[in-house]
Amino acid sequence: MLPEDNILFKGISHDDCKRMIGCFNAEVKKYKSGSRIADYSDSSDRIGIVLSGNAAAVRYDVNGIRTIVESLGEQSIFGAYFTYLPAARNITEIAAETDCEIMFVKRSEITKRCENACLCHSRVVENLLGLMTEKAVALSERIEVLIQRSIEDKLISCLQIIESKTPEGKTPQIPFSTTALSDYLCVNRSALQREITRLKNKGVLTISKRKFRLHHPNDYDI
Amino acid sequence: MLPEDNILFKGISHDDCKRMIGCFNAEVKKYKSGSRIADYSDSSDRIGIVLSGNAAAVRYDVNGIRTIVESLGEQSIFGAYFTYLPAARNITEIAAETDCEIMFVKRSEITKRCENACLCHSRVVENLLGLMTEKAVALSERIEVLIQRSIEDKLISCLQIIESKTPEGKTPQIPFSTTALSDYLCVNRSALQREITRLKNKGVLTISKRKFRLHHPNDYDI
DNA sequence: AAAAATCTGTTGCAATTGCAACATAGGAGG
DNA sequence: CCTCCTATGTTGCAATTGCAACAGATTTTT
Repeated sequence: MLPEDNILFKGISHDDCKRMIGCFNAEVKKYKSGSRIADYSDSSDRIGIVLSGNAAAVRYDVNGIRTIVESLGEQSIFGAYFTYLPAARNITEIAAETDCEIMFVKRSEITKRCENACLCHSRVVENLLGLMTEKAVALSERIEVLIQRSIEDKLISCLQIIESKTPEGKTPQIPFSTTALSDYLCVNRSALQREITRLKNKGVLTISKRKFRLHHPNDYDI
Repeated sequence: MLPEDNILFKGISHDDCKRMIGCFNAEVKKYKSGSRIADYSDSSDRIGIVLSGNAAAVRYDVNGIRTIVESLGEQSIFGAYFTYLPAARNITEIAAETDCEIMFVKRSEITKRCENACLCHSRVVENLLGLMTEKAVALSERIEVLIQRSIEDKLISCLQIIESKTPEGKTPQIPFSTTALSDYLCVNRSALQREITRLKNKGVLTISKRKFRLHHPNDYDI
């Protein structure tokens, strides 16, 4: 993907884009699935934007237990500057879940009033505002899942969010393996498995591979 | 607080502010401690900014269990548009924890290209970008606490974040009662109490009222 | 095609957490 | 000053979750 097709430069002409990419010192890098995109050793104001592929903010605790802190799909942004994890900095890293293209820009480059006074500068700031809004939405969804008190509620809440984002007619699909899902829900894998089996037996849930369907017995309650 | 002293209008002259407040249809409202500022029945793109006081996004589940979804201090922003809680909309509300002043603006009013072509328009967008960044930081901190697997880890992680934001020389202070803290950590109150007592006995933690101090036995490990 | 690695699904047992009940302390308001 | 209401602190018991171990399935590598 060309950087000028990127959401950050949406609504800006091709020529202006080229000029701005220079002005911003933006760079695009490719990463193989499984490789490390960034760790939090640099506390710069560098922003990463996922142009293609999937990445995740991941961390292992002292017992080797993995936590998927944040799942980063296309157009997700990340950076130490606005994902301030005081004690956690040094142990959290951004890893490529699939092959990825990432664009890096310094936030200060975008916010600054450049001497070239790019006319489209403010458009970029607006685009970044849009990305930040989506970031906040994603983080809020993450919180929505994590505040649930039981594994069952975490799981259902997570599946409902996925369901609500699935286009009409398509079957909702979990973007993780069950093992990864447990790292995302921050619960033990076998305990999660137990709940999934229980919900299947209760008839609330159908799962085959990663595709699923939630049956809402309360639909007629209203 | 005058709306023109507000962070959203930072760096903009007094006269321009007045003009923009009209242009944006911004309004400031006051709320008594304990009153409801908003619920998610309106799904408009209205943004609320806390000018003074403290508020919180709060919710009760079917069993009457309270969860503090998000704590909103001064300069925090909130809104249905970027706190998208699919199933949760109808049960989450914004409540005033202390007396509050809240400014409301529609996001589209800020993003739109107004006919008056306010010169300082782009400055407001940049300010909003700053607020959104802080929002993302706050949400990430919230996640940092919630991804911890045990009550002990949730508590310590929360206290460390508070500690890291406490000015040098001052004693760190929990912004909640213990009961409210348990609603924030999403754990049972007496279980939390048990952990606090345990940590006090272990000598890791000193608490008197809301002031606390964490003792780090591992400081010399490095 | 075989071997290795990883994921899924299950289960018994242990540890943690939730819950209810109670006693005490502290604060707000009459 | 007394009363009411809410927060704190404690505990025994119940429920949930974590953990380890294992068997089978699936995927990846050689």
